[in-house]
Amino acid sequence: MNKIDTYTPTECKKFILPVRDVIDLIGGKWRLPIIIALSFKIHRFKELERQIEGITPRMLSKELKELEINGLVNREVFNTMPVSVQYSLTEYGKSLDKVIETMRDWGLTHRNKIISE
Amino acid sequence: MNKIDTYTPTECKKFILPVRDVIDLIGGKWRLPIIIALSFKIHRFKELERQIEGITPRMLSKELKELEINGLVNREVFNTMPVSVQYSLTEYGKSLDKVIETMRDWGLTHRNKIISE
DNA sequence: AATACTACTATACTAAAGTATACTGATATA
DNA sequence: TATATCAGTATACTTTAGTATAGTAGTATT
Repeated sequence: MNKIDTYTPTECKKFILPVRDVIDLIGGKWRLPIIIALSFKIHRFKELERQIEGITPRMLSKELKELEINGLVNREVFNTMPVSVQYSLTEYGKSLDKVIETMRDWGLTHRNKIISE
Repeated sequence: MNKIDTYTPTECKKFILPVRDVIDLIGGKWRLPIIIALSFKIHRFKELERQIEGITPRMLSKELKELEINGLVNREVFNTMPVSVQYSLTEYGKSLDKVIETMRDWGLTHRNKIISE
């Protein structure tokens, strides 16, 4: 990790901010399930609701909105009967994959370590 | 990201678990500040309390305990007057650095993207 | 005419995370 | 004797995150 030269509380906070951003983006209970589902394929609202066990439409709607605002998810409305709304990952959203993979690798090692103790 | 073959809710949850572990480990409001402080140098309790602006001894104590239980932080008591307790990152705790760095890199790009829009 | 589907929203609630404030016991210093 | 330091703990509170349940508008099917 690139070390900080002047280790003041202010420097430290500045260093942490971008990491915090990532945690806030993917950190809720339902963010990862949504992102992983969308990394697999484009989903409609009801499809996501069925795919992600236990999620309520309120949370799904809320989280999709947040992810859209942050540019990770794309929302497209189609004039079918009844209307269909498709959610997909943006290229930017897909770029999170390598971050998630790094976290996953460490997490798997962690799990093995815990189990082997 | 290593894609899942059979995309069932169960498979999906299993895939997410290790990622969730990492988020739970470093995800609270005070975990990163503590880890970063300790990655810089060994700290005593009061040093951490002064270094990390706004933290209460209750939260500091609580989070250090959690980090110790999870093997990221080491606690050593010295029989000085008054007693001193030193907290340091374990080798395992230090291994989180590369994960944090990956997150930070993505987060910095995210910040630049948001600003440039 | 009644029911069902889609994509949500509204309201009220519970649970988890974090804060505020004061306090403890052992020792040292003024 | 009064005050300070260290490393915390105890109790009560607020704030944020997530849940439960019901309802909406528009269209299609039975």
